[in-house]
Amino acid sequence: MSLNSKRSSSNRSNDNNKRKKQKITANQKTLGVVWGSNSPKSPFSDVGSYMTEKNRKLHNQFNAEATSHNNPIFAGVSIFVDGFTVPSSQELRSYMLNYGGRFENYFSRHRVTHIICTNLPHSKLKNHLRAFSAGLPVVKPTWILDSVASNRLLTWAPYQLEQLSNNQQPKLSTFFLSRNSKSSEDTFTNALCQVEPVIHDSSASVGKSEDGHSSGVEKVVEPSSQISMEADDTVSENTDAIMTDEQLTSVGVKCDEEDPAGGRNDASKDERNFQSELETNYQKPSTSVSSPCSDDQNVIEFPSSVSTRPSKQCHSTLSDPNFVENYFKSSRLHFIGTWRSRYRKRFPISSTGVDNGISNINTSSVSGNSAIIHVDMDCFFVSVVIRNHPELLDKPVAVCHSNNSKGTAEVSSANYPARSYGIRAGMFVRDAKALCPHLVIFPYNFEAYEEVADQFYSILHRHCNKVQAVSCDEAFLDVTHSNVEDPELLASSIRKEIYETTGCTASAGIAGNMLIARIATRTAKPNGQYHISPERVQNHLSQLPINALPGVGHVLQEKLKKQNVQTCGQLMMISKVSLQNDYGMKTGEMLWNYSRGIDNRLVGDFQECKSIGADVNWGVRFKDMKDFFQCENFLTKLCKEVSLRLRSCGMQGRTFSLKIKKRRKDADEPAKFMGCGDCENLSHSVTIPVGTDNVEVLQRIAKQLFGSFYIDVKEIRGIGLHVSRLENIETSKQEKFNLKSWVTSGSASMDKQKHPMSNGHDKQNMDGTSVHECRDLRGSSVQMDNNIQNNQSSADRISTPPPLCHLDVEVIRNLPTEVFSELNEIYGGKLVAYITKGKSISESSSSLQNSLLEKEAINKEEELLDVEPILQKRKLSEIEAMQHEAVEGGAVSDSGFLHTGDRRFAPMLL
DNA sequence: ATCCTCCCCTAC
DNA sequence: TAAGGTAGGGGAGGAT
Repeated sequence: MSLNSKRSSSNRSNDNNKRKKQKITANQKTLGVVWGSNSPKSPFSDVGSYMTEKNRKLHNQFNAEATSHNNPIFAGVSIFVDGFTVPSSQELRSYMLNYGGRFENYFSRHRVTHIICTNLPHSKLKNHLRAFSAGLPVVKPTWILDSVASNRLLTWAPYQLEQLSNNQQPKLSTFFLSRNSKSSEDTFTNALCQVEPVIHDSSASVGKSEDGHSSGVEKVVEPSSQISMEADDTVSENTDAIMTDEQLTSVGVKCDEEDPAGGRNDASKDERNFQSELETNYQKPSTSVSSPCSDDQNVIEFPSSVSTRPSKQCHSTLSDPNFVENYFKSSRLHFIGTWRSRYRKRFPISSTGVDNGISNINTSSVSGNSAIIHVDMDCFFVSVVIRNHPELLDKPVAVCHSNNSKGTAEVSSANYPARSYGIRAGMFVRDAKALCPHLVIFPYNFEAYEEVADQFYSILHRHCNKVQAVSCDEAFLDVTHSNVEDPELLASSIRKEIYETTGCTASAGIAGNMLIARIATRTAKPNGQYHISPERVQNHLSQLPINALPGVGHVLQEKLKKQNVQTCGQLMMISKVSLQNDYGMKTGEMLWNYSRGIDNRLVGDFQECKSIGADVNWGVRFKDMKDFFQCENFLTKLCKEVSLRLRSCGMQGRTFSLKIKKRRKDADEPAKFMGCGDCENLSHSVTIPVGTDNVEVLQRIAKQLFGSFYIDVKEIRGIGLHVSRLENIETSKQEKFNLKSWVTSGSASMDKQKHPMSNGHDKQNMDGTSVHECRDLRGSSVQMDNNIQNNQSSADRISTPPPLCHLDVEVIRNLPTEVFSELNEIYGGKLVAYITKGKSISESSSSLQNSLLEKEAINKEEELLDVEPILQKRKLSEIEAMQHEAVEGGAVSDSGFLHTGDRRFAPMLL
């Protein structure tokens, strides 16, 4: 997995080679080069689908134990028990056994329908669990007990874990909703009642969401059929697409001759079934029977049955109105990114101690007796998809979207035999094929990766209670204070179990800190382990190339190279002061420390989520102004995506940043099909006083930000929306939901906004566009922050609300009754009269803000001038002034298109 | 000195 | 054809 980024950035640098030559050279060296073409040799005697076998075994065991159910209350229910529960997980398992349900030993969203969990003591945990559950209901064990007592399946909604359920308090986002739209609470409540959660992690939505979500209470699925379907999925994935007759035979022989490694005897009793299933699957009609090792013959037809595969027809913003959704379903980098984040959230803190960080500082870190194990799966994507193809173990294999020998699809993962040909992750498939014409290409199988990753973490947690996830296939374990006598033995045991369970190999590094453990894994790969004792650290580091250090990428490597520094030994010769002068305080210190093997990071250090966003930088094309509304649609969909992601984490954000990739002037067509090519990266942001996850608010903000770019849509090659200053939903509800504080903060800000043009806050962007900073909003938000910190009642601070004319009528109309009454009181009862006559004002000025993005704007000017002419005149003159300023600043796009969007008008105000 | 925005770099 | 995402850290430079 570590190769992906290097290669993908390398490809992108192909587009930018004139500007950033160093990127290309810096990316030439990878781990694969260093370790050459070692083909993975298993320490265990078997290969193949032991994972499938083991799962089958567990399920068979469960079925054997299950009594015949007179009343299968839990038919279709499959639980995973998370952590300590009352009653115990074994008791819950018994209930499942006796009443027709299923019990899963490993968490998999593919199989599990409900997560059972007792109340969580630590407030932070709930968000991690929410993210981890990704839409699956997290329910208290009493749901099971009560269902049994009632002799029927009760709805789980009332049993949902309290900390995870939204409370019904009104929230600010409802202020911004239009009258006819549902509040987010409504949506969530409906979701609860309808069983199928509306909110889900985007990665969870791929293909399996139907299975995972719909097999809840109401849609009962016969347990046995569910399992067999999954087994089919696992075994049949890709096989009919790639296997040849010859290979079919070889697989059959292999399976006959060799049993899976550990537990061989236990497994053998199910083998006949397993074997026949394999054969059944392999005998599916296959249109491709050529040898995978013969050049152009091995055209792989990607299985159309793979559920993760969206329509092939649509691959750009020009042809697909749902491009955003479809894109994320197929993006490997999206999966890598979301998994990384998911697993980090899922296991943020050790199971035995919440404050392990502090205890570590006082003991292991200082005493120098730490024992850290770094575990990393070998060429993860390839390993997973060739588990069922032992005959391909020593053949060059890669995972890629396309097998087109002339194409620009990127190789995502290459096994070691492929690497011996110089094939690297990130390389175009045409280049890879040029290096190795008989390279076997497999398509992605995201579901399988997820399943293996879940198993990987289940194993790690069974062996260690201090696990820090790095990504879906990589983690650190701190075994310092466990009862482990020999970390090397433990590492060996873990790797063995990973192999036996998943059919994939893992490597491990063992050392006294995370840095050295990670470096040790580099030596261990593939399929090995390596221990670096403290006395051997210096020796090991001295010849190590600097880019082996985490944090040293191609740019830093190139800069250091210019100083004749290529190894850690050479780096060590430079003083800390000098490094800090050249590379900044933090980076300099990091280099100084790492070159000496010093690393003070702690396994399990908790990291709060700081930002959430979504980018699309592929397939983005808008031909001309006719596509403007398509661009708007794109932005809308992006906001939906971000809103969903925020909600799935239980977060709301205050700062919104829109990134645009703009084709660089005179840039050639990108080498990569539908790529973004050589671009300028532009970004604008805005901060609002109170956090939101509401999609309509996001859309308004995004459109305003978009307008501030003054960009010709033809030039856009990528768009990203990011939300930061995140606040936990519950925390923010408790601490900040105070209407007066919001109103009065708004007032303070509006005082500054009264003279927007004379504040001197506008500045010039690199691209010449004018940026109007939201000094008003930022000022108020800072004020609010300080207020919260001081535990001071914000209602006591300022007593003057903003003028009525600054409030958005639509927002006011949608306030909950009690909130409206409160606000009306603040305005001395004038609010009622204001909203009854002010509808036209709101719509008109809002339209003006959003300029051409708001289609209905055109016909509203008469209304606008009829009502409150003074106010509107002022606003119009401001906008005219800004337009003038934009023209002066060269902000008119090449097409002569001018936007009038302005971020100073915050969403909650006119 | 501190905070902010914009942007780059990095890892997976 | 093809799916070049995600998130954290940090530096530069400007505002206060």
